[in-house]
Amino acid sequence: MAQPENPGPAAARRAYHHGNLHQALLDAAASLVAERGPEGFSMLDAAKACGVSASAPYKHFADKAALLAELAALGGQKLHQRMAAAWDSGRPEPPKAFLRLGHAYLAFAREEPGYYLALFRPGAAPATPPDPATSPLGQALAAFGVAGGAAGTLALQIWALSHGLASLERSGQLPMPAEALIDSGVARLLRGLAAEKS
Amino acid sequence: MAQPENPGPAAARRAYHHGNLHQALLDAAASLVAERGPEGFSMLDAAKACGVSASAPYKHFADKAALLAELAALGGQKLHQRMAAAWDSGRPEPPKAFLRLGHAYLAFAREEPGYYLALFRPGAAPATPPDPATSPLGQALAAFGVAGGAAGTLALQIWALSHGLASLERSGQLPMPAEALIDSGVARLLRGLAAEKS
DNA sequence: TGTACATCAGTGAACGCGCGTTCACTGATGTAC
DNA sequence: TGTACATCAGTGAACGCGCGTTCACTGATGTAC
Repeated sequence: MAQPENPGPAAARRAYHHGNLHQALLDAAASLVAERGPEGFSMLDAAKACGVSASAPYKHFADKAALLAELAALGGQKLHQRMAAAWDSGRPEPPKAFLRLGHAYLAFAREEPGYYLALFRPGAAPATPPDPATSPLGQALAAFGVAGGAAGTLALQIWALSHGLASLERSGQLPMPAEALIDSGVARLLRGLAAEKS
Repeated sequence: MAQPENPGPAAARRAYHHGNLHQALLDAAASLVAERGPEGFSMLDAAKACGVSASAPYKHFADKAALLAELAALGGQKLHQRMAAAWDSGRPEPPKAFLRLGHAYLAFAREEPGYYLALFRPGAAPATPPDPATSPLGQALAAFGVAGGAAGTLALQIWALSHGLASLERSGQLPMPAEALIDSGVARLLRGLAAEKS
């Protein structure tokens, strides 16, 4: 209860200086994008949601495009983190971990729709295409002994399948849980590849 | 060159009455959506593109949402037509026709991006989910002897794969042609399913 | 410990713009006689 | 064939609104002395 570092209730302290408006604006943008789509949110709305004047955001972002770009970049990081955590170096066994990968993708789209939509918004910067070598998916395929050209095409097919399922689920076009479809889809792709080789 | 039915050059005839403004607005909307995204076009732009005043569109569409909704509905029809033509009752042989199905989906997204984007725009009406029995994809799977639950899941997986590939291609994230990926992806899914059964 | 000052995150008024939509209107078209 | 009239697809001026952004400003914070 000493004065330094904590000169009163946070609320009072934030009466003027918000404290972390930069992050608060990103959070607000994410939830507004989730509600109304990437083009359906405005700087004013974001500012209002943070309890701040309309011009305050410009102390933190050059313009609206800069805010959306940072939202997308953050979305890329969050997705990568989820994927890496899901793969978890293939523990306890690669097959189990592989299934978690797909679920992580779906969970990201579901639980952080604002970041997800910002990341894949039409017209967004192409985002750095994930490096197959360091991406969790690339590592997972390596752990399965899939290498060379097949690894590349399979990784893209799994990515497209996940992305397509997340997208169709978002628009309410899936008559069954996406999890089941991604599990069996990935299994079929892997088994199909194995059948090719023999 | 008789007068009736053709009372002069079309240009002169359209000096005042446009003739087919309804369709012209849809075409204009499609190309504007293709350029700037589903939210990036305005009624004014569409009217301008048709050489018509800002208020003219309201003689043909109740409001902007109605125009976009009709664009999406038309997109659904166009996609269905392309798919049906690609399948062509499985001629000359089902495997060849099956590959054409995937290509048709990609071609639609590529050649009619306005309709494609309107159809899958976030927030668009869910669109009537395609009836598996009458959809070209459903017929194709039936021709392959895939029936029951497997047909349902496989159809959704192929759809998601196609949709994901089209989507990733649109955002420039595919390092190789989508056609190759969909061909081998569908083949792997089919072969993987076959391996399940045995 | 106390004071002076630089810094900088906020305010709030104001701007110009483009958009969706309306409204009373007008000119062209097609039909009934 | 010619004329009168109903219909209706267009015009163009106007509206209210919300948005992105700017600007001069002000109040809080933290640091140097």
